[in-house]
Amino acid sequence: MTDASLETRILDAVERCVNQWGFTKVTIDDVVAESGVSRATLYRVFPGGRDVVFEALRVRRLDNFFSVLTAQVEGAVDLLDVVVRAVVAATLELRADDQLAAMLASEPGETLGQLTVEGFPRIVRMANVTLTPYVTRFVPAPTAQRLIDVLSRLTISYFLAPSADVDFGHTEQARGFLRPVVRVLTEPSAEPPLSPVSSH
Amino acid sequence: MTDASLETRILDAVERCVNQWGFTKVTIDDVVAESGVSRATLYRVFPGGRDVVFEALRVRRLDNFFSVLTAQVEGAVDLLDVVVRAVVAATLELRADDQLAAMLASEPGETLGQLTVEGFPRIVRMANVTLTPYVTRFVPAPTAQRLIDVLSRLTISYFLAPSADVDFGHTEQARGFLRPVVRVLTEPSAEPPLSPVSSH
DNA sequence: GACAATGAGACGGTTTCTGTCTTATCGTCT
DNA sequence: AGACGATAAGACAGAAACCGTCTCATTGTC
Repeated sequence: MTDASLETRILDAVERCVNQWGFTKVTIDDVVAESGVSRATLYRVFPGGRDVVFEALRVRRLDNFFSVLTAQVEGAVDLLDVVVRAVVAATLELRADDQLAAMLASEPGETLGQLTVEGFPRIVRMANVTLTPYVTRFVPAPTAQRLIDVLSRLTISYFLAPSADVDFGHTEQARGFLRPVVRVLTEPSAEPPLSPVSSH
Repeated sequence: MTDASLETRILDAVERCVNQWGFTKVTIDDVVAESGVSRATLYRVFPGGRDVVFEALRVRRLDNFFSVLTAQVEGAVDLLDVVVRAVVAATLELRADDQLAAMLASEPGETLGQLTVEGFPRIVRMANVTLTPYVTRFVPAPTAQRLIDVLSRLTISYFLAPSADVDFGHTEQARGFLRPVVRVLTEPSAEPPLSPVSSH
């Protein structure tokens, strides 16, 4: 499969370019020069050009992000453990990822928008798909989905705007914070969202 | 002097931009946005635009480089001490300066040319002007000039192309290497360059 | 209120970048 | 050897970005 190798070469080159210059400053010609692949080949592998290439890189990085996450969640023994491991691992990975950090820092307009407006739903969706199997070992599917949805939003929010009250990169703190959250969200009496509540 | 403050603001902004994106990727509009100074004001402070701004930054960085150097050389007790201190300090400063490193690494064609073709003579000249007073405390002016000239070239060369034999960032190694060099260059019998020699 | 300094941004000319296309080269298969 | 698919090299036009200049509005100071 020569195409796979080409795709990898190109995306690796894009990654190096982004590391060096930041997202907004990388041109297709930079990638061509860095990858050693010809312009024509690049457009054959990624028809659509610039946007498609960067989109492919985002997808690859997101895949990688969640494969690390699932590896961390593998050995969890109970629901809270799954949740804490996932949240902490995600937080630490986001923090350690200087490339993502650069994406966030370099161009507030463009790149932050990438994460919030476009990337946010995708991350939540992906978290749902990827982590649901691990959560449904302990709670039914609807509860799992609601749990993952809320927690992925919380994780991203606390990464983007860290709080002085709790550090999601710190396992004990995260556990203390998440314990009641998980408890509430898994209570059988939990009302469906967007519906009027009878009690009170 | 509002102009001085403006100049500083702009150059600081350029420095941040260069740190973030590398020399070749910084535009005037980036600097304008980063500095918060208007385009018109920038061109009033630096008539000539882009080239002049970057030139001013280079000058400022060179000034700063040598002010650090002279501070190091202040307390030297003999000629070899002056030389070793200067060479070691210059080498370490060059190595620690990630911005210069980025200039060297980012664009071999453009930036390395900046140092060798254009920057090199300037550094040598500046070294001469700045360090001569400290060297003439121990040897006559013509000898001092020759010494500084040779040693600044050696320093830059060993920085750009490190040798396995000697590390100019290491005081003892530098001293061992430089001792005979200094001795030879300060020998009264040293023949003037480019002239035929009578002996032998 | 006059005036100098600065910000905001429009504008034309130039350069750079993009995406497509053509041609040449290379390796492989028959 | 010759045919063929894949890739490199690069020309090209249209679009976008950038540069440097200019005008005008705003601000702060006397």
